[in-house]
Amino acid sequence: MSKNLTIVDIAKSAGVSKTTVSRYLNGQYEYMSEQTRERIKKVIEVSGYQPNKLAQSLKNQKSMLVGFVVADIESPFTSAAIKSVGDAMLGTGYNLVTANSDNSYERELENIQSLIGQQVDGLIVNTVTSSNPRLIGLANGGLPVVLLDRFVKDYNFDIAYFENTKSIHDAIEHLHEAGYRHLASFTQEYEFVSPRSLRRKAFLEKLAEMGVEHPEQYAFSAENKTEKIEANLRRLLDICKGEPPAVICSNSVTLMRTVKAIRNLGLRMPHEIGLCGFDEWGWASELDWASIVDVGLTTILPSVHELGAQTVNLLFRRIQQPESEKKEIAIPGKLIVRDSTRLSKKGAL
Amino acid sequence: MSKNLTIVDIAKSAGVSKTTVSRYLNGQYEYMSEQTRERIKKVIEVSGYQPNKLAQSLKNQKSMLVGFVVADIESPFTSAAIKSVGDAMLGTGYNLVTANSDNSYERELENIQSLIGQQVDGLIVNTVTSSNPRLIGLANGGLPVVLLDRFVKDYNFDIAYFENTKSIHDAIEHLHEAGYRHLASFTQEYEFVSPRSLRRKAFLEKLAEMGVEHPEQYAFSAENKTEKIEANLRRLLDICKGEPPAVICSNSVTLMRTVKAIRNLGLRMPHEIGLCGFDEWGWASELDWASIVDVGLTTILPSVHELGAQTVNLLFRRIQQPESEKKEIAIPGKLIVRDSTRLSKKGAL
DNA sequence: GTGAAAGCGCTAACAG
DNA sequence: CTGTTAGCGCTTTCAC
Repeated sequence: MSKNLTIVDIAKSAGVSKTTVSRYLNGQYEYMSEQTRERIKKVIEVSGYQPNKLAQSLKNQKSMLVGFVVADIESPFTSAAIKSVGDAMLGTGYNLVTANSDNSYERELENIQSLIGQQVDGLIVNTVTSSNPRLIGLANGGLPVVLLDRFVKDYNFDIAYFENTKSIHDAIEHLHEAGYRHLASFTQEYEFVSPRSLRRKAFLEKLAEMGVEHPEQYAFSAENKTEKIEANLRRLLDICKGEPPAVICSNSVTLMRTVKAIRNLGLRMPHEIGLCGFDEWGWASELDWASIVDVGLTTILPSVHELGAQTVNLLFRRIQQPESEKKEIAIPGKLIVRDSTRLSKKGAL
Repeated sequence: MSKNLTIVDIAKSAGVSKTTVSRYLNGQYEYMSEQTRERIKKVIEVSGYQPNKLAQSLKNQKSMLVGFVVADIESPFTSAAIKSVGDAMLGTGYNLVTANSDNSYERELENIQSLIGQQVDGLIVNTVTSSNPRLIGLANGGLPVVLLDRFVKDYNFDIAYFENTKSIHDAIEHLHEAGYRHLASFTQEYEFVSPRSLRRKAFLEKLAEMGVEHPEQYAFSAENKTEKIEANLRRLLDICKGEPPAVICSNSVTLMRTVKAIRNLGLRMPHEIGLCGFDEWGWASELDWASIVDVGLTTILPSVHELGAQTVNLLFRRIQQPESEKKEIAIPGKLIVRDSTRLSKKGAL
């Protein structure tokens, strides 16, 4: 078992002092002769020496580590977020340490604590709660912290998040242009401040703005049973009296269940009913999930890639300019029109 | 911006030497009076002091870090694996550092290098290649390394992997008992040594063992087009001359496409055709994907949770007993029978 | 151009 | 019971 090499071993082999080797490692070639440089290079190459980052970090008071606390590692959104944040950090010299809170506030706190112990230079948090005093304390103490698609009360954080309101408005406009005169929103049970409730709210507001009376009657809550969704659909069809309605689903799962309910009722898209929805996890598009559905589904696709990139931007900005103003960046969703809402040519773009 | 506290600050505040504080941190309470202990405790609590793990690790020559190099962070399998490995490590004192290779061998090497620099005490690798000399070198040099669901040539690693052969055999037996007389395998393009090729091979072997003539004619390659799969189905039906065949798909995507092809051809499950397949990503079961299919799908479900747990077991065993014999652990898949293969009562279990 | 020496925050002999 | 001291692997003044 070969003991790990240190800078001293390299220095000895190269016949120089460890100072010089350190300079070599940090690219300060001005401080040494061509030959010395070559000699060190050789020794490092043949030995496979790897500087000890622990020691470097300790000395430099910089770990070059960014902590990423995710609420739920199993959510497809999280996978995509980890990848996009990771990609955005490539080549920056920073490394990412990911910690999973498994939707537990307690574990989130432990994770944060542990990452602080690891001396991370910054923290990206997809927090499980809307009230996290510890996080506020850390940010106040000068630790660069950015929130990913979450909001917390009582403090002004750097935040990158998915825009919901405009996305819903876009969808509504598209459906209206396509010729649908009755729009409905199907939303799973929602907590306050969650994306779902924001989407529902945006729907109601836009409808009101368009002069629809009693918009609430078009905002259905879609529980976890297909039968329930079928009942909602029937109710909706009733209201429409023969005119085709269009449904906006507020997340992937609801979209999937609604597809099934539509088929169970023997309805045809887009002419008997229109359907679109948030494809938060990229299922419909990337995992080819839509292919088993009879028609292509119109979706609102949030760009997780963009979200990750902006999150990292915010963090680095905070690291470099600790005193700069806090910023919130909204990432717009992209409306991808497919056959499920192509009632008329006009709506097909 | 409050400067980070160190052990010296705590020592001063408590009026003791840093040795005593260090002892306190490491739970060596025998070495101090009740009062001293209480005093230190207070100071640490009110100050929110967190020991610097970098310094601890440097001193102890142990980072308490385990590196996990994953081939593709975006695969649902990977998410599940990260979670299960993470869960298995909870409370062990070790922390997990995950690095994504994004299916690139080059990035895998960089990741390994970086993790070594971070002085990880062990490595879990879901390698992108079947030939990784660097990994062999490290294991040879005494670094604890365990492979997760991968095999590499020319070296004997600790490995935890999904069992494929027996799973396929189980499925075949189930289908046979259910009354299907013609079994087929649909497999996406495969590389050598990959799970897919193992599954295909297991299928062929079992058929041969059962006395089927020309088993190759039942092993179809399922390319990425539904039309291609439809053609395969037609060919299969031809061979069967009126008797219902059953298809085993070697992964989630193929299963999904085959469902679509079956519907396009207007075939009914289970009586006109039987269908089952590997549900590697837990789609059919956990993400409720199967719910938009007309009948429940019989699946082979590998337990990722078990895989993670065994991987961590292997790693800790290697860390604690560096000289112990290398071990390979096979995690069996679980056959979950649903309606898509319930041709007869007998096959329904 | 090069190196000696101090020190990052912590632990562990060793000495009382 | 408590403290002094050396040193983990590295960077960085400062001196030659």
